[in-house]
Amino acid sequence: MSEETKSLNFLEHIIEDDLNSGYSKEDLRFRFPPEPNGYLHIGHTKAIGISFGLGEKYNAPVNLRFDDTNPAKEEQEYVDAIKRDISWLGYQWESELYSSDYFQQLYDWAILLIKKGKAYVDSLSSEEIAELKGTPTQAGKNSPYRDRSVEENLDLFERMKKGEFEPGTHVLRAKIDMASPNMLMRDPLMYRIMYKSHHRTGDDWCIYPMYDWTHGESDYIEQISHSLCSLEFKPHRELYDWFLDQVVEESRIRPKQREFARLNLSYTIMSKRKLLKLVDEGVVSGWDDPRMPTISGLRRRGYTPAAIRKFIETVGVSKRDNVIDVALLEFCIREDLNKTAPRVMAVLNPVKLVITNYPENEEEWLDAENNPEDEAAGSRKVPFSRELYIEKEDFREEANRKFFRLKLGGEVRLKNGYIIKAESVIKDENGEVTEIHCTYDPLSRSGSGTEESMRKVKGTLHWVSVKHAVPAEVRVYDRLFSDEAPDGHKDKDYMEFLNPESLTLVNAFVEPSLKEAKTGERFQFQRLGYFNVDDDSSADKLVFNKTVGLRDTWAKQQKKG
RNA sequence: UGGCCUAUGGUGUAAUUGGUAACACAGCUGAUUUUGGUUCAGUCGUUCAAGGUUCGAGUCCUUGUAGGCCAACCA
Repeated sequence: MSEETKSLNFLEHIIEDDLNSGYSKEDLRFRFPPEPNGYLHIGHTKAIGISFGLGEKYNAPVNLRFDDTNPAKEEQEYVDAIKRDISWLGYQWESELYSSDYFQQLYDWAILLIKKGKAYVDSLSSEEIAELKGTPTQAGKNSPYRDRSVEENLDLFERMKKGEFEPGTHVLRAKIDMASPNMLMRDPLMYRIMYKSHHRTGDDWCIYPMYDWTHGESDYIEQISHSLCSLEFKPHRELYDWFLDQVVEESRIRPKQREFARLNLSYTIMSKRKLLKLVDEGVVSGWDDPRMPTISGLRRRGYTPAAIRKFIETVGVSKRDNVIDVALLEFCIREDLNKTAPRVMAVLNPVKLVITNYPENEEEWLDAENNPEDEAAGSRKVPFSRELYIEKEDFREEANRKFFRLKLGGEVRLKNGYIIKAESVIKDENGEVTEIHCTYDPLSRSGSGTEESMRKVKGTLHWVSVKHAVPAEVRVYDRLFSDEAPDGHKDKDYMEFLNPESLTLVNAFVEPSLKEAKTGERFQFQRLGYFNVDDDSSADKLVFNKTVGLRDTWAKQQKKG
């Protein structure tokens, strides 16, 4: 194996530079810090892939740290889902940690800051604080409480902790610079009063630390070397460093925050809030609806961890805003499934085909290759008989030479079976074809070795024997939004772009071997696409999800007309 | 009336750090094919603009332009 020397992304350059300037490889340590307030989506996968990927590359530990400083939004359900998803992607964290583990340490440090005159209790209302904060173009003004004595601050802060005050009456703020061009440096809040029971600490605390105060110090406690986050945190870096300055010791690792551009995918949205709305309003069946860009949605849809990881690797890392073409994601799953998914036959939109010269009660079991890409996959038997289902779209009474499928007087091969010739049709009162009558060449059976079996005919159709067909529900998905950038319009809400045809229920017929298919198993329905067995599937009712269609150059040609 | 960040084919990413733009996806053409799949061969197309430094600039400098982020007791 010739290992290609892959070029480094800018984060790897930063790490390499650190390593070259004396940083020890043993000191490398990363973290993934989700807030347990929703499910992970494909965008998070990028962040996961970056930090865990770096961990794998440098053989460095990666902590899973739940950033749980806001009990108003966070729940155990989300913690469990996040762990499940990361594990499913195939990543292993060094330690499962929680910001809430550090509440006491954070509190102690806060007192230290007060004593150093770097923090004070403000007793303004939130509106007044916002008012005095100024705007990006206008400096803020000092709070009248800014110069309280250390003693008074200590006393007030302790009483905040004891629960003597109502929410909103007091907050602890860092004393930095109300005139800073960086709004985040204008005396940011460190603590607020909140009487909410926390999913881990219960009712131990009634003051909770804010993100900025918590995050960097948590990184420091865990001795994270590189704290990687998305671009919108860039302005926070100055504050991150300021907070660190208050507590770092020379001898310990000082974490550095670096920012990368988050992932955007065409035809979808990536905001947890907006995804939650789809769930709450019943637009989708849940966080794991196969149309959702969540990891659990993609999993249920039939995506593999390998495909998702390949996708993340392929999109790369940089600092520019980007929109990845969803076609790349689809390419990645096809590439994986092409090599691994067993081929089977299923007819989604059936029309009956009768082979008039095939004996009435005969049936034969034909050999069918399970995967032409993988010889080890072996073969199976599929039943053939006089009456079959084929796809409606595979037949036309008349068609030009470009139509490789079945037409009256034309020949086609039935996959793994015989060459047939269409002779006539039966129609209903509306003129719809209800039955196609054809004849077959008994000597043309696939693999029989006869001269007739070697004959080349232009088209090959998939089919299912009527008598042996197993009914199944197939859920055919299309993109959830019809617009390339659903939340990229200033004048229109993303909900306006919902695709009414994102889910189509189809009553299909599948070959009998599928009767034993287990939940989660993935198949290629030949000539149609990749499908997997849905969680809703049961012994008496098979349910499949369409993961993704095959590349379809025929459809493209037709569109061009 | 501010601060910060980013500009490379349609999309995304790279370029030995100043040495003559490449890889993937998408598109297109053809070959192979018992999946209009796969595979194979080929093809299209790129450095935001204007100046400057230099033998030489995607890379450095200046000035513009465009886009993004920042005013939650959210993370």
